[in-house]
Amino acid sequence: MTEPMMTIREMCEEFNVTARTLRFYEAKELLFPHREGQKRLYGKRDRVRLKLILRGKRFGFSLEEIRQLLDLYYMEGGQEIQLRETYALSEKHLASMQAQRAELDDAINELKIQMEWGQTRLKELDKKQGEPAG
Amino acid sequence: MTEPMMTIREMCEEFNVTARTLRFYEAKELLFPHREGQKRLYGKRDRVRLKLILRGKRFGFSLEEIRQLLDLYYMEGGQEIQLRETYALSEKHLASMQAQRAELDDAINELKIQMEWGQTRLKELDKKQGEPAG
DNA sequence: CGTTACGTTTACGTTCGCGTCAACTTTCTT
DNA sequence: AAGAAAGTTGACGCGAACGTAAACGTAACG
Repeated sequence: MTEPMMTIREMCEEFNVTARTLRFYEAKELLFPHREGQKRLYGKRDRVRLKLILRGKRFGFSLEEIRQLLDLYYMEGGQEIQLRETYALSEKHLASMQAQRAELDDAINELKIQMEWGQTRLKELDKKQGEPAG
Repeated sequence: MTEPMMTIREMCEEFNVTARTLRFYEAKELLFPHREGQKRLYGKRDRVRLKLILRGKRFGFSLEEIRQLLDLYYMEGGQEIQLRETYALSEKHLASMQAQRAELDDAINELKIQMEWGQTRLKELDKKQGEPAG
């Protein structure tokens, strides 16, 4: 059972990115598609990696940071030293995400408060709108 | 009681940004410091705005997106229409942040699982290390 | 056999978010 | 009066993350 491969276009549609982006990630060593002649063929490994790349981006990590972390998710025959380094890196990563989560919660709460304020003001405006001018 | 004003340097130290950054934000119309002759003087309004700008950045919003949202937090004599628009915008913003939070939770959990895996493997390596060679 | 679709490499262009001079004024200090 | 310190406005530079155009390969379709 050979694993299901995807062309570059199929990848673009599935993940909603451009071909340029995929080639760019490859140049930056975040993806390693197989080749059939010249053409790129993406397997499961690259789909998993791309998913993680896009997620990482949404959380504000740079491609270089992401590249280093990808190893943790796809360590096959990792050496001990590399394993330890990657583990340490991912601890920092985890701490960063947890901090981000806490801040995000704060921001969400503040925004909600502001929005209630705005809503109150809008209701007042509606009232005045209902009254006769004067 | 005149409000306490800060020079550009004081702002830089308090918020850990460079003067270039503050002038840049002003050029992009995110900050509006008063002037004493040529010199910029930052009041409470700008300190609040800067705090929000920096927070927004940490969550991956562009300066332009942040600029639009700042109005919600500092609507003084806002018109009704502008108020409604800003409110609508902030609803989207809120939804975006909540989605981000959900994703972040997922990512954190996945990372934890991966790290447990890594830890298990490290323990195995430690065991082998303790045994005699062979 | 042409052309249409899909892929490739190479290379220059662009936007964002500032960094980094340069040249100058204003103000404080000695 | 003569720096030094802190401020100002240009203007060019830079790395990240792609966009875009040129020129080409190849494979199938009608």
